[in-house]
Amino acid sequence: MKKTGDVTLATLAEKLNVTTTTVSKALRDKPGIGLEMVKKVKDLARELNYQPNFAAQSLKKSTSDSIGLLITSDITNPWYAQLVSSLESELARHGKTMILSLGKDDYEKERNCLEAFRGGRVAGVIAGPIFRQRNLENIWQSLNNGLPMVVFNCMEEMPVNYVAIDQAEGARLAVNHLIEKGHKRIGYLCCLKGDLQEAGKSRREGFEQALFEHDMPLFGRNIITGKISKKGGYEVMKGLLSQSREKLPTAFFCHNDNVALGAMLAIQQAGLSVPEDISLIGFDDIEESSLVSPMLTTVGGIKDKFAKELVNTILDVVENKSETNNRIKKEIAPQLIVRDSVKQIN
Amino acid sequence: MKKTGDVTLATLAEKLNVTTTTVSKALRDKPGIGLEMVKKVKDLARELNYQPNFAAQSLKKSTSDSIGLLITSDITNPWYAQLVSSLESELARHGKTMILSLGKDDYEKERNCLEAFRGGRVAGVIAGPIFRQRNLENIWQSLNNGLPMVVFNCMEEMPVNYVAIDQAEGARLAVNHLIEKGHKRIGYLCCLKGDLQEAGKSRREGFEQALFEHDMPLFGRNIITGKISKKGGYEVMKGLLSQSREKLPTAFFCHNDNVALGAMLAIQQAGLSVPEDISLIGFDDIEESSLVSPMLTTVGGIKDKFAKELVNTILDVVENKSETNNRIKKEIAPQLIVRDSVKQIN
DNA sequence: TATTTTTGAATAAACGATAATCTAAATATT
DNA sequence: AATATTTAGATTATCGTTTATTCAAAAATA
Repeated sequence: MKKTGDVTLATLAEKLNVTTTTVSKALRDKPGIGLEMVKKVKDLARELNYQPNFAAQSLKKSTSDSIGLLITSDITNPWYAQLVSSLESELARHGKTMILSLGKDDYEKERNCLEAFRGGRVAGVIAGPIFRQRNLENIWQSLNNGLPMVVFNCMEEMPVNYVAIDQAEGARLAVNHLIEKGHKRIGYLCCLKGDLQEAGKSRREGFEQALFEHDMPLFGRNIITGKISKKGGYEVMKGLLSQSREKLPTAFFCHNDNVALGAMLAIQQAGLSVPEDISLIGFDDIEESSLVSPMLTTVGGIKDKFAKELVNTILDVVENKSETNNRIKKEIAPQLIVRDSVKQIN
Repeated sequence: MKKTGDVTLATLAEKLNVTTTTVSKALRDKPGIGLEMVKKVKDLARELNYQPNFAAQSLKKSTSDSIGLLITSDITNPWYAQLVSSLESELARHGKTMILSLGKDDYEKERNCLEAFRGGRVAGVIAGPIFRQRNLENIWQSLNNGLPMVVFNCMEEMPVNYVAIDQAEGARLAVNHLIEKGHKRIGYLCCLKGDLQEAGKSRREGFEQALFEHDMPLFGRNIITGKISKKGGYEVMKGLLSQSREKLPTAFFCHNDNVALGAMLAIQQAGLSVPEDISLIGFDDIEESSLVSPMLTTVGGIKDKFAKELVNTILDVVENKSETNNRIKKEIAPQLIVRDSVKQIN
């Protein structure tokens, strides 16, 4: 009833009349085994299709080749799908296996995952964007237990290794672009209502900061509350357009491309045009943004860079735990990708 | 340098002056341990934040609570992202952990994943859509080694457990709809060039079969070759529209929603209208299809059902290996989702 | 009181791989 | 030739759990 097909080191050892030590060493080219012995062992291993038992290996070496990935947000969001894909490639390239857990925006689930990862199943954890306040305790638990960890897009101010997009820089790029194009009334679409502490806070803060740096007025009603998704962007924009259009911003910095794409749809369905009537700028640069018409101006250019940085960081920490006390903090600067969704105003 | 925080059964046992046997049994409510002993053990375990060592457990029990998931296609495709998400939920609901590997349409990678899964790391594997011919040998290896496995959307005719969408039924629904709406020239967009054996073959076959059942003519040039993606749909349709539009089909059954959406974009950019000039019908029912204008008529309604069926199947096989000889074969019937992208012709 | 049954826990043996230690033969050194 | 050093392996112990078996004391029976 075993899964491994019953071929163990012992199987090989017996057939060759040697000990398991010899076989083990031969297979891994450790010194102290004769040349022809090594060949005999390897040949037999191939012949019998030997696969080392993963559990035994990690028990003995008290480490594992798996890295846990906890994505708290919806993986259906193309940005995260892309991230997962890149992370998997990058981990595989380093001979690591990925264990994916999805938080589904449920902090209970998030907590369970974090706990499970502490059973020695993984060598380290990449997680984000975490519910900061509620799961802070668990993060601490994990860290105190010596579980290497790096978070992304969250908890910048906490003492945890982290990699993040430089949200402020991204927002600045977008706002600068809008201002250069002559826009005077700039809105933000959408921020989550209520909980300003959650993920995305810093992107919105970056937006406000950028306006502030330009002495631009910030109207309360220009920060639009809504669900962060294509549907959210669609519905919110639909609502905005049904009201008086007098004081509407001439341009919106959208929380992400999905929101922008939803908004664009709503604008077009209302018989208006992007960018003629309303300019839009997104964030993420998902594939769709360059397929839609007009093509969406956005902030991005990160993709693989982000995944690579995350993987490098976690592997650094895993392999070199001594320096765990020095916290790693990396910010990746995004780029402005100018396309056709922003109009020049005079 | 351990990850588990050094709290093992032995730690608990020592503090309580009992043996690890007692602690182990107490924690898992096995018979033979006194009531107050059980309480003492559990309290201490909680206090010290004991986490059972995963590797030790699975080594001893020679099974694991992980299920391997091999997605060979691009997870950036919303349908697969959705599937992964649903599978993760469903597996978590059964207390299982998901190990995700991505094949990235690279059969070498696919093979490596399949091999890695045989190290006892997982209790079973869900995989699809596999490169049939090239990796057939590996599938066999795995099966022969007793690794429970279920594949999806591929290898219908091979002796492997599998769950699939009833492609033929889906195609039939779509074609029937088109015919009922009066269409006489129906095209297929897009199939992969060359390799008819790969995934998607049966969808296209279903299409041809459905036409056949209706005594509809099948013109070779109506089966359009192209990349199966939004971009692919876009480019192929752009190409079609640049040629003589005389004999162009009045309606296209698209391989999936992404292709349809890309095609729609191309049609609209050419100044034409869906469905007035060309009707489209998709397959998958991804979120975007109901947000786009016109909303896309498509075949779907599967989503969670599919994931549930896959998980049930693999767990059945894992827990009840005795019946491994009886091959499980399930087909899930999709539904037609009528929206606005198909025009009535008289 | 002597004997059997029950209860609660200890002992010991795995699971498969690996690292540290040790042995015997072969080779090298002086 | 006598000793020192390599070489190619075998022994043994261990990682943290689980489980079959054994054992002692307490409770129940005769």
